[in-house]
Amino acid sequence: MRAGGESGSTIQSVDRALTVLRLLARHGELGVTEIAAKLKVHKSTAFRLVTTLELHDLVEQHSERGKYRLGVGVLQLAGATTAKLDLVQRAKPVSQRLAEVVGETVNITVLSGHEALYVDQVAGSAALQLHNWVGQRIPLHATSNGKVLLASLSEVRFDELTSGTLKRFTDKTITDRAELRAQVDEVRQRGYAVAIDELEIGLTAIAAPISSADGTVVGSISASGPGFRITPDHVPDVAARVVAAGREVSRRLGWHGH
Amino acid sequence: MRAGGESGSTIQSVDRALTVLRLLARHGELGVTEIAAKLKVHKSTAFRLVTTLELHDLVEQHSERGKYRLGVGVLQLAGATTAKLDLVQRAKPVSQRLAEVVGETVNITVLSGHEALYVDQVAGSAALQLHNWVGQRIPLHATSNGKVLLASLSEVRFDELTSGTLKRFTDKTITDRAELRAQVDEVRQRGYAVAIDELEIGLTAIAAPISSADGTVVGSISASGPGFRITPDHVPDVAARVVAAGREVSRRLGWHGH
DNA sequence: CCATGTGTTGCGTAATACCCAACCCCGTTC
DNA sequence: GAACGGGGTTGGGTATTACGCAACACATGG
Repeated sequence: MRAGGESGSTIQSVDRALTVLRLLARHGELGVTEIAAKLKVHKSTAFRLVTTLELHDLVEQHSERGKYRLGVGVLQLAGATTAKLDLVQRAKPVSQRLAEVVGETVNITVLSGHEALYVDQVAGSAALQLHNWVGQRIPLHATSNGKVLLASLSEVRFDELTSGTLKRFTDKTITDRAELRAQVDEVRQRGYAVAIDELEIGLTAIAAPISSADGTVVGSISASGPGFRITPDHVPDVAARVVAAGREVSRRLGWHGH
Repeated sequence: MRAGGESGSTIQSVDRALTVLRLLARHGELGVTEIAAKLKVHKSTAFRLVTTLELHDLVEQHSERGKYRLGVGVLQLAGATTAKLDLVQRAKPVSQRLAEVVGETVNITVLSGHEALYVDQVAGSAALQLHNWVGQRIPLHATSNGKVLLASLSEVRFDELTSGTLKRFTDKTITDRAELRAQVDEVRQRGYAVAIDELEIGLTAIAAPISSADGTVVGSISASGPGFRITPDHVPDVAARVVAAGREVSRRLGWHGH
C-alpha cells in the first residue's frame, strides 16, 4: 500500500517522531504508553521513536524507566536559531524590565510572510496562566503587534499583505480594509498601536515599533494582559512605557533617531 | 538484512532527520544536495527528510526553492522546555548585567547526571568568537562551574560523581581526586571557584553558586574569557561581581540568606 | 502472591522508505 | 537561444526497514 500521506512526500516515522516532540511540548511529561495511545500506534513503536529522540538529546526520561520529557538538545537547536536573530538577545533585558514595571506579559514579534511571528516572550509578574506564544504566527490585522508592523510598510506591501479576507476572531476584530488602513495611519502618527478584544475577548494589547540602525522597522514589542487590569485609563501610561522600551531596543540595535 | 543498528532499537529515518537538524544548527544554511552528501544518502531521501521537518516548522527554506535553515518550531519547543526551568528566566537580567559590566561571556549551569549542563549563555561585549554552550554537558572536575556544583554536594554524592577517572583536557586539568577535594573545600570557604587553563588553554573562568529558596544550591553562574584579559590581578574583582550576581539570582529565587 | 500497570526486547512480515532516474526551473556559457 | 550544468522536486519498483505482536523485566498494590 502506498503511503496515504498528506502532501505527496512525507516520511511516516519521522512525522510521528516530530509529533511526539510536539506532544511533549504540550503536555510536559508523557509515558511510552500514553504516547502510543495518542499516536494510535503500538507501544513498541512509540518506544523506538522516543529512544531515537533520546539518542539526540531531544527527549530525556525522568529517572531510568520513567516518563519522558523534552531534553536539552532542544536548547542547543534553539541557541543556534536565535544566534542569527540578535534582536531577541538585545531585547531581552529591556523586555524583562518592561514586564517587571508593567506587570504584564511582554512579547516581541517580527514580520514573517503574511503574519506576525512571535520570537520572544517574558511573562509578567501578574500573569496567571501563561500561554507561550513563541514560534506562533498571528494574523497582522487582529493584533497590536500586527498593526505596528503594518504601519511600517509601503502602500503596496500593505495591500499585498492584507489582500485576503480579514478573518474575524471576535466581534471587535477589524475586518474592513478601509477601517484597518485608517487605524494603521493613526498608529503611524501616534507611535503605538492598541488592540482591545480584537483577537480574543478580554485581551488588551499595546505595541510599539523597534527600528534597526538604518531606521527601518524590524519588529515590534508589546505588553498585553486582561482588560480588567489594563483599563482604558491605563492605556496611555502603559503605551508610554512600551514606546520607551521600543526606543531602547532600537537604540541597542544601533538606531540613532530622535 | 537486519538493521545493523547501534544500540538495539533506533529508527533509521528518524535518526537521519534529527541529524539534519543538528547539521543545520552547525552550518546555518544547507541545500538538499549538501545534506544528502553529508548524510551519504540520495538527494531524494534528503529531500523527503527536510520536507517532513518543514511540515512541523522545524526547518524552513529561504525563498521557495532555496536552501534550508532551522525554523520557528524549534523556538516553540524551546519555550516549552525553559518554561519549567524558571531559573533561566529569572537569571536572565542578572546575567545580562553581569556580562555588560565584566565584558565577558556569562553562563549558567546546573547539575545533570554526572556533568554540568549549560542552560543559558549571554555573550560579553568583548566576546570575539562566541561558541554557544547551551545544552552541552561538561565534566565537573575541569570547570569553575563544575567545582561550584561539586562544592554543594554531600561527601557521598561527591564520591559518586567523581568515581570514574578524571579525564585530562590540558596539563592543568585536575586529575587527582585528593587535589580536587582540596580545591572544592577551598571553593566552599571562599564562595567562588576559579579555573585557569583547566578545560582549554587560554581560558579563564570564575563561578559562584546560585541557591534556591530553601538554601540548596541549584546551579552556578560564571564569567569566562581569555586569560590575557582576565589576568590573575583581575580575578578577585571579577569574582566579587560574579558572587554578587549569584546572590542576586538566589534572592530572585526566594533565597533569604545573608 | 497474583493482578495489573509500567517500560523494554526478539522476531517475522509486509508495509515503508530507500535508491534510481527523470523531471522542472533557473543561470551561464558559447 | 540552444545547450549545458546545477539546483530542488517528483513517480515507481524493490527489498530494506520499521511496524505490530507477544513475551519479558520490573514495579506497585491489592
